[in-house]
Amino acid sequence: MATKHEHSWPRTIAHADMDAFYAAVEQLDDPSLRGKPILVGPRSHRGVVLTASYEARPYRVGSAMPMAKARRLCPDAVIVPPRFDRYQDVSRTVMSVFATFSPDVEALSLDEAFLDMTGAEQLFGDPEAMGRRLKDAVCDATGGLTVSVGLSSTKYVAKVASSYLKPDGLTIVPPEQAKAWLAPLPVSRLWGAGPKTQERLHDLGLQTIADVADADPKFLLKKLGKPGLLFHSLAHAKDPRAVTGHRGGKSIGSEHTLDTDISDVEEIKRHLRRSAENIGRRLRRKGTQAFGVSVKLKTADFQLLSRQRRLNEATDVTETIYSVGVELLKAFDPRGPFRLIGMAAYDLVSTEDKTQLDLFGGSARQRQLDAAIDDLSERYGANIVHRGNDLTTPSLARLAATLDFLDDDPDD
DNA sequence: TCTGGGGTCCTTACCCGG
DNA sequence: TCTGCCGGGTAAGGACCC
Repeated sequence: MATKHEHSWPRTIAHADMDAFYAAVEQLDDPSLRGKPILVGPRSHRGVVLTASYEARPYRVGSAMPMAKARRLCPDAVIVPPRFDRYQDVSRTVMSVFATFSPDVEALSLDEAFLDMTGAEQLFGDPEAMGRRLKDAVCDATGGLTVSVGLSSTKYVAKVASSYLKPDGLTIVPPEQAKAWLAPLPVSRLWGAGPKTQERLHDLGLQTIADVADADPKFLLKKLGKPGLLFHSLAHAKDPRAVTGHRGGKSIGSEHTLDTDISDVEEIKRHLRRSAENIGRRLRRKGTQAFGVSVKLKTADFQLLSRQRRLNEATDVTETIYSVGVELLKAFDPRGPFRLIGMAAYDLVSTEDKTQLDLFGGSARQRQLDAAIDDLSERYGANIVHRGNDLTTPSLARLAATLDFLDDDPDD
């Protein structure tokens, strides 16, 4: 539906989505894989397919399918273990291309982003010309990767448009045609309506986006809660959400599905420690600290259990995260066996913000303690991380000296 | 060998203080 | 003093997305 338009749009929003991204990168790097069905996914027996190349898709395999099932359906497929570092590199290249088209780029994941192209007609021409130039630029910069692009006046319509023709598609939906364009699509194309919601919509007699648009919003609110109102707006091609720059991130987690289910508490704790180390390292690298810690367990029959706790002090210290995890584990005394164990840190604040908070709200003693801890982390953080988080002797000596100093503080 | 790992947002329940 | 109501904060879990 590439339509030339006469007048300018209220906003021009592009959604760009790389085609079978991980698989395409593998085929780019290894020419012997080109033209063949490949499945990117872990070799572990419990893994699922991350991405199937387009050659594999006629066999009805796709993302999130258990590897074992995908291999049965497509026995000739080449299994390629994922290389996330490489995908991140390529992603940076792609995002930097996007940045040459718009100052407002909102990355949703490694392989897709919204671009606010409003006002860029003078530079790039009409929406169709913009889309072509964007696709060509990505192809040139990456050495041949294709991207599907949708352009319209709202994020939602742009996103549906980018998936309309894949791979290597370009779909322009002028805003005055957007509602009619959406109308015949099935409710599964509503952003945020997964399998459960689709079933509920079907039970309410709603099959297409037009059905949702025609439904009474009060009825949708009653039946589906807040998402019901959102679906009604989307079905009318209304989506007030703006393209926002990069979002800070609200939590950092680390979880692992085990090769075999376990029940032993000591073994569970070892996995908690592994997650805590991973989370602590990422918090410190990002210069952020967490006010909350959670533990997640998945039982052999796929029940998800979680416990969380808020902390008095934000932390990025692995040992603290781990010990809160162990306390949470003790407190709810879950019954195994478990197939997945993980932890997360949430309520994140940047270390700078935390310092600000303390300056305005903290006591003098607190500020000194924080400064001392920051100093400690800076000087010995790397050692602390890499030695299983046991404090090293010099850091202990320094901590002791700090505490002595604080005890002498007349402010207290 | 049937179900990953990284997240976000929403709902519901509960506690607490006024 | 007791009860009800309200709002905020927190916790647990569900649904969803890529």
